[in-house]
Amino acid sequence: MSKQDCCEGLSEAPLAEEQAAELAAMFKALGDPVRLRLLSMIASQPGEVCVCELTPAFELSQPTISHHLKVLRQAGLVDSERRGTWVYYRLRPETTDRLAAVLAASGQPAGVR
Amino acid sequence: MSKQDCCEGLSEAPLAEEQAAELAAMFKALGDPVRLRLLSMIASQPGEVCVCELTPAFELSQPTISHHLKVLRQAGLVDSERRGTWVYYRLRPETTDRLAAVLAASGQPAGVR
DNA sequence: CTGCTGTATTGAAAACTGTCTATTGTTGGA
DNA sequence: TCCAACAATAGACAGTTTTCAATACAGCAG
Repeated sequence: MSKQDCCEGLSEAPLAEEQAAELAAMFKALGDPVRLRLLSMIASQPGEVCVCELTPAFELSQPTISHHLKVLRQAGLVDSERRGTWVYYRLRPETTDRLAAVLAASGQPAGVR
Repeated sequence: MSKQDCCEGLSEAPLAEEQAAELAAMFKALGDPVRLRLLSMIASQPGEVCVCELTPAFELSQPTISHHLKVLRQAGLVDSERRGTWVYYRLRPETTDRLAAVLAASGQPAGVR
């Protein structure tokens, strides 16, 4: 059990520098409207979503979408798999759940949990 | 009741462009290690935290900390109040809660809620 | 009023980001 | 084998972000 998985929640204690850097990298990936929409499109699908379905949903070039998907992948928010010609993306709920947990706890005064 | 307060959860439906922009701005504010640590320091305090307590916790100049606090404030994540010489920051749990809700729902396949 | 302390703003430099075009890599079919 | 379609990478450029030093603003104590 790593330290990161333990003491979640903004209100428990000030984040250590290392944890803050790790979490900030994930939040940063969410900090772009295009990426957030991509993620929501992926998350709102039961299973996976084909890139070929994501790209035409934006008025952006194919490489730009590919770039944003890479950022989401590197942040651990999604996974991708190639099947034949197409590449499919799926959500990694562990990651979004962890971020949600960090934020959800932050409203509680310490000790209420 | 505004539309934003309603349909939260990444998995319910693809985010509208407008909502995505609004949420992304908040996540973006969290997407910096310094700001995340500042927020956690503020959130982990029962009430408010004096800037004079935050600034010396970092090896950064006073204007830099002031700038980051401004970003957090403009994102709606914290509030500030001046009392005498000092300025105090406090968390706005509505905001962190809303972001947590967006992320928390994203793991569930649509219809499970 | 004057000076001191704490906080915010301004302006500038370096680093990073989002986007594009052009190209490359991958896969399946003719 | 060659071609067409889908996706990723490379390189370039404009715009943004992070940081600092310098300065301004606000409140309190003499």
